[in-house]
Amino acid sequence: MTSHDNDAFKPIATVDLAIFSLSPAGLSVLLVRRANAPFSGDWALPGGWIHIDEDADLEAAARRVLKEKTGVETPYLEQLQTTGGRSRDPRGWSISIVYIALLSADDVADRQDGLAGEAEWRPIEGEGAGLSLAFDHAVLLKEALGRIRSKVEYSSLPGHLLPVHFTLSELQSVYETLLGRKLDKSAFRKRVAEADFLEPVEGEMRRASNRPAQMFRLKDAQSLALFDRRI
Amino acid sequence: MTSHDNDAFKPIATVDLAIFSLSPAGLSVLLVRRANAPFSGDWALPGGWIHIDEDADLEAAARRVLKEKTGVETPYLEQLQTTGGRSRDPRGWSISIVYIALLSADDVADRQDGLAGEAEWRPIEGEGAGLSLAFDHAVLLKEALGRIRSKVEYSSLPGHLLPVHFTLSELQSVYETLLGRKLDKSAFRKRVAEADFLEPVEGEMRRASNRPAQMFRLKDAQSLALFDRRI
DNA sequence: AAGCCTTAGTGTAAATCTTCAACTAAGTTA
DNA sequence: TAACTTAGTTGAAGATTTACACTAAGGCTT
Repeated sequence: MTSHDNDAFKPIATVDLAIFSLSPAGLSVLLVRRANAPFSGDWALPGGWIHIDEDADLEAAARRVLKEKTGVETPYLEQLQTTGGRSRDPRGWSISIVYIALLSADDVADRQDGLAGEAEWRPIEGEGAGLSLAFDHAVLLKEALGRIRSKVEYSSLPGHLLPVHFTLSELQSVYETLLGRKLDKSAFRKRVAEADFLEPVEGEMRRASNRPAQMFRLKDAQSLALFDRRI
Repeated sequence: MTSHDNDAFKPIATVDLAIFSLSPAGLSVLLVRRANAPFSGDWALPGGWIHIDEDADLEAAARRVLKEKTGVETPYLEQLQTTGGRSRDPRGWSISIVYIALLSADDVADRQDGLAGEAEWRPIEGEGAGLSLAFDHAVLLKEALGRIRSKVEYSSLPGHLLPVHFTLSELQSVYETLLGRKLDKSAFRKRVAEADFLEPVEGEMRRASNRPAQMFRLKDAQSLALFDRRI
């Protein structure tokens, strides 16, 4: 770097999280109500400043914020993008490192009574474009939704919205909800087998259906398997 | 954000660029020799602090650094990821927003004589893992290479390593170089037609080959077309 | 000027992949 | 015990992809 670089400043830097879960009606996103200015009282994606005293790195910061807001420690977490500029925060030039986190309905249920009006799971309607949020969080949310909808078509991402153990029918249902269309059962199972991202849970069947269904879990709870061909 | 957030600090923040071009031998990456500590004298990816007085946003910062180092104003630019932590820079907790830029051989040729030992195009050998660079730039470079190698399989990314006008054979050659294998000509042309990311340059044929070849250009120099099925 | 050569561009049959309807299986419910 | 519902599997038909072989268009050599 040239000596000229030394007069560059340090921007405001936060991590922000688009935290999603799935209900039968579709995706919901966790929103929090801002307590402090700017945008006091407005809904926003959860986030926070990086704590240099306790955060070893960005992912640690994201996971700390995630746990604070949801109580969940190690759900699927993916960096979406970093946005930054002089116009997004009245306090000054700011950067936001944005993550996507995926929680299961079980994760959400465990936390529901702790929200008390300062946070809520907001169902996503349509493309998710109608929301008004603090900062540029509505844009970030839209980007996150685009990423999710895209990755549903070619990866195992939907598996991360299910509890640790699930049936193939439950997984297919998640894909169908996110894709917005029905999938053929045998074609779906063929594709899942080909992508090889599940393993059966030995000896565990779910008897909720009329025929007991084999339970499965993701082989890796922190990564995605990619399909050779888009659904 | 809670009041607790207010004692978070502002980290060192830079943009860093993995700038690639292609020669017949394969990819090369632009490295610069650091003039100042830390890592003075070491090779690094080009980068720099964000200039709040002139950079409206992160992409503007990245493009400013890119133009400084290469003279090229609007090549393909894609945000790779943001890395950050307390251990990557001796000066303190730091963040780097990392971009990939793709230049054509023409872009590189225009600038070759300006490098004068403080910068060089370093050919990528093998997986690109053997390099020792300042900071964690070797890791970032490896991530960037992984991204490129992945996107070659399912997108129009290789088109961005060519001059504005090129032939289908030239494009195929780029794919083959990056994939490391030969492709069937008719299958390749069929796939390219299907993906619909090129347009013929009216009336322009390249006579370098024995049969004049139709010239093409990318429909959009700043985005990628994605394939339905991996190559 | 003609023939040869090399590369560009295209056609199509064979091979492969995907879809999806229909079947069998395993339980629960009535 | 039969009926019903869901899980799991099979295989034929249809769709897609591959890749060889062909035609075309020029430049080069004789």
